[in-house]
Amino acid sequence: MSSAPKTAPRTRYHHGDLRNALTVAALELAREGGPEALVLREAARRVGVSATAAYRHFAGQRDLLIEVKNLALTALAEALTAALDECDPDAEPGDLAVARLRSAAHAYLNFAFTEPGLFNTAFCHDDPADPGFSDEDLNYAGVEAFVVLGRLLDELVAAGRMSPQRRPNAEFASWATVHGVAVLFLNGPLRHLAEAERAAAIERAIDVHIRGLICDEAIE
Amino acid sequence: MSSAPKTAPRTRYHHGDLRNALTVAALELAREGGPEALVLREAARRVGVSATAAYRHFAGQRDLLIEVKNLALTALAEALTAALDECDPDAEPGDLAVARLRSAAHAYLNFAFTEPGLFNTAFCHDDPADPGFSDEDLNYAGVEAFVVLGRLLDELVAAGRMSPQRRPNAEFASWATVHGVAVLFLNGPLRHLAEAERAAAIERAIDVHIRGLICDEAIE
DNA sequence: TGTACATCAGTGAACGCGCGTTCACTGATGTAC
DNA sequence: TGTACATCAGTGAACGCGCGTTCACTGATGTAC
Repeated sequence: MSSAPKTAPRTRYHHGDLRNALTVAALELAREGGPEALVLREAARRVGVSATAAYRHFAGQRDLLIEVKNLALTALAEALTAALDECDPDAEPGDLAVARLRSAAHAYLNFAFTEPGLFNTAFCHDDPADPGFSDEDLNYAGVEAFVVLGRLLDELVAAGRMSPQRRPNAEFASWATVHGVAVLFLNGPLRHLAEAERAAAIERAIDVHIRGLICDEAIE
Repeated sequence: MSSAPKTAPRTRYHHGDLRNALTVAALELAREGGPEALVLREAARRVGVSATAAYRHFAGQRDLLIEVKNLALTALAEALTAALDECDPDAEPGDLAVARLRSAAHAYLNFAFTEPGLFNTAFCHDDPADPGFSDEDLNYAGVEAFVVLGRLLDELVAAGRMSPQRRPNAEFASWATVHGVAVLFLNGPLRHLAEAERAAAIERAIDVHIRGLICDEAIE
């Protein structure tokens, strides 16, 4: 993920570390204005280098976008895992599992609302109808947050709060709920709702969802 | 919503019904390629008219986009209400309410997957940081689907399947779930998932959600 | 019924925009001898 | 240690693109007299 100075800072190149500098500038652009704002020429401008120079390090704009997108996805995953550590580890295992899941949901939404540019970049389209990936992309690799979510649901089962036969595909349900809230309030028709109403809506959505995961009644 | 021939077909204008023709062409563009494909010049081209002519009927491209966006939202709402009529009205009221909610969820997703261009247009950004709407937009008017959803949840309460004190804000939870699934599978990282896996994920998500609405156990 | 005129839907050429990308180049660096 | 040379990071001008929009215009229509 970019040629960061891993061992010692380099000084032998003309710029020193252009690839990295461009990545950082592009990340900043994405943070400020989402994926549409990630303009190769502007990133070069900010670094103080000609636009052409970027082509020594990236195949093109798309390449740069993908790099930043991956960084944004990583940042999201990190925000999630960081939130998990804030739960009281001495709680009853079932309660802990639920608390961690709830905590992750809030972290996901918090990331979306405090870093809308990065969030939108993380989930933006690349490859519009571009074949060549299609097969490799099948495993949602890189979406580390998804893996984290899976583990949380496993914990829920292990702690006896979710019946094992309900475990399959549950991560899709969780992800959809939280992602839907984010998108609806960030870019969608609910984007102008007042802060308080939004908070209430979020709380309710998470509550309904967790209830749905845990509840084992026969319905309908 | 467009100057459609409501009483009699007009023949006295040069084109006859340009505004309508442009709207239809633009709608078709949106259907084919989403909001980015809604290009004013191309709509004019398809109608066989100069691009300038469009400015006799629309303030500009954004105006045309908003018109089409509203049509797409209406189409979505119609798909939802149409699906409701397919539920057996003689079922036990509680079962009926649940069946109608489930049916609406499927209709929402079906619309998203069969008309991705329209779906994305319905929920696309207009007014990027444009003040002037902000206050009027607070009521998610025009999003008729949201109103339909609210009624379905009321039915659930009326039929005794959802406790009244859980009713507030429940529509946000429902909408988020279904919208999240749509976005994740349509544009998001899950867009290349196989048909069967997608169907299973959808089923599971809806199931968890409805369970969460209905279930009245104490949790945590 | 016929003519003069105002109206206004539609024309076509042109503009500016900023992008991504290519081209032939320059000039600093590290290395072989 | 000194020189010749290959390497390759970075330059700056230029291209094509297609868009949204403006401009002064044209030409058909409906209406007043």
